[in-house]
Amino acid sequence: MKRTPGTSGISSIAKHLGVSVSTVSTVINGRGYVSAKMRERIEKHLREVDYQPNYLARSLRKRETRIIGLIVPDFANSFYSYLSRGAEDFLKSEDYQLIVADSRENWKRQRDYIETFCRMMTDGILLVPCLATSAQIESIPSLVRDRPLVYLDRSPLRPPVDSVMIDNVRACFEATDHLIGLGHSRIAIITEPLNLLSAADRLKGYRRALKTHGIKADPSLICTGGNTKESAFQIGLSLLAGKRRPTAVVICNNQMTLGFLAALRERNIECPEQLSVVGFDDCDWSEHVQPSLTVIQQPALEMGATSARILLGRIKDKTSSPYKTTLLGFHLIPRMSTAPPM
Amino acid sequence: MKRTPGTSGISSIAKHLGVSVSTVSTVINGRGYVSAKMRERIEKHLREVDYQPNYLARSLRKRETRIIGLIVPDFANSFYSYLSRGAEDFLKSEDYQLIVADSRENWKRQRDYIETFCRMMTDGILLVPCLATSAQIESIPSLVRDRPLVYLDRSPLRPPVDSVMIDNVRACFEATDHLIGLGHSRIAIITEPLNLLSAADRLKGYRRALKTHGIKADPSLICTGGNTKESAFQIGLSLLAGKRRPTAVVICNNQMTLGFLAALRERNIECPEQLSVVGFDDCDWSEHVQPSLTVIQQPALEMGATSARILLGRIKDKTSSPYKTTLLGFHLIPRMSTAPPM
DNA sequence: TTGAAAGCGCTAACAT
DNA sequence: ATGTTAGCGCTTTCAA
Repeated sequence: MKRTPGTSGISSIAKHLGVSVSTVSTVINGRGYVSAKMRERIEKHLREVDYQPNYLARSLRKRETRIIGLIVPDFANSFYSYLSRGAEDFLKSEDYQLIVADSRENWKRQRDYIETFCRMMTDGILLVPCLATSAQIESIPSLVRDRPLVYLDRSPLRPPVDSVMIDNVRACFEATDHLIGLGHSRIAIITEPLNLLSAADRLKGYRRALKTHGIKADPSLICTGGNTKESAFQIGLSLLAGKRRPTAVVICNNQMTLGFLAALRERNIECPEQLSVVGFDDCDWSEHVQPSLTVIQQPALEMGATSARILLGRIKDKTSSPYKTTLLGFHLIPRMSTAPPM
Repeated sequence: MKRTPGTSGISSIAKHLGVSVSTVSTVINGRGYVSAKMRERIEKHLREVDYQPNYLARSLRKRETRIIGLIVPDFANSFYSYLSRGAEDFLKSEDYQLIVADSRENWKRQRDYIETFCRMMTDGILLVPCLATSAQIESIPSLVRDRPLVYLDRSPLRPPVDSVMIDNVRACFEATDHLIGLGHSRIAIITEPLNLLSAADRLKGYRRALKTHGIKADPSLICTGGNTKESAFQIGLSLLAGKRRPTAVVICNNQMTLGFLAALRERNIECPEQLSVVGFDDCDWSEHVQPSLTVIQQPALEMGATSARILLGRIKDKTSSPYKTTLLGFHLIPRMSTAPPM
């Protein structure tokens, strides 16, 4: 592929105008010292040819792309859409660009994306870690090399990385407490895999609430699933088949909630008459399902924005201050799916 | 920023091994003619330092990024998540990478993203055009310059661009026909803005179905909204207030359906007993809302994949064959929201 | 089979 | 105030 040198971009503009490339570059970047008439002349021509800088070249030279990569486990889950929206808005205001990828809860995809983002020279990575073995999870920091990294929403246990999430212990405490307050005592919980800090914390909050009210935890009511609709559907089926059925259940993610509702329907159990449900995440359909759902609402936008802010902080200030976990607030939104037991 | 030349990347590896950069490059890219022992030696070292190529540099040199940009109007709408998933899977198999952006139905955001993608040197753009004036829409091709572009899901009227969507005329014909078959004749439609080809086509299908069955279209039953929950909620409220209320309604997008259901609840109208509803798009919540929804299911994955395939075709073969519109199939999924009129 | 060198489009240090 | 130039990390002729 042979082409005459300087046939496009700044240099062709410089040539056309009979000025130097550095002068043109200076004008483009609004840096100092070019005379008013010169600036005017160049800007005019820039406009005429509708010049667009080549970010590849610029980034290569500046060793900075101003691009942040975000990897989430399921983009069809609107919680993650809002997460990303929050991050994007914040980043845009700081003149950074967000690109997103969907690991689909698959370790290999996630690893590939991390690698791709590194090769693309993104300046930092926001990661909602997908389900994985503890060994895999521990290998993540080495995959990103020295690139700034922030975990959000989920995090492995004791991560050597900044992370931001809600206070899951308190959130699940509150969910359980809400049910107890209504008069329930046989309360089940359906959790995500427990090597996720967030899942472990939610279970901890559940236990703490029971304990606080002097209720003994029944191991048969503690169900750890995958984190899919299907998984929760199966769990629901067997949970609802037992002779001593729970009168209430807290479900730790929105997709699982959908699966559990399907199980209720399958078993012909009325909610909330026969069984109360509190879920996690307030989705656009949460108040439209039957019955409308009592949920713990996580601040998705804020979570995205906060994690992005922390990431940019790391990017700008490379001095390694200790990693910290930022906990955000949440709200319990009471709707029709919770009621006193019969 | 002064740094000793060749301190990272291929050249440092070449230096370390005492070979030339071109030899290293040849090995990395698996191109021809390097001796087995040489190749082995280089590969070993590559592995040792866990070499990752700098895509910025490569792309700059090759004038190709192998990145495709996708812009959708609402990522929280799971239809678009699946669209993107379909595109991504196909692209991955062709060794391309997808990056996505959310225009949030905002023309300026969309324009900015198109510009950003161009500056980032994406090799092509997949666009679900956001709502905009016809003048704005017509300006899109000039924004992308000579970059290959494909519209999907939506398209302006008679686009000078490739596009792929379902046969919206037939889809809405079928939705309406389904209702007529159940015995309805006062059937309303809630559409998206009509300067979208897809919206105009759906209305056309509706009219055609009525006509086919000898039913006169009632203008007061044809409601053109924005395309939001709120818009449909308002429309629903007034539609349901009239003295001669429709007995059925077809709603042209999933968010609007959610809004309309809220209006039904507000007015205390039972679905399907007092009014039947058919919506568009089969979302993860479609069968979980009250009542479960009869919908036109669009093949989101296939739409994403097909549009990506067409785009790659344009990228590989620059000869300008005429632009064409690809129509995909769809399915009507009957559920509980449609029933014979009282 | 290997190496030297040009150049992708841009920025910035260093002249002038 | 403007210009010259080196070099970001890579690919690809072309020469050896």
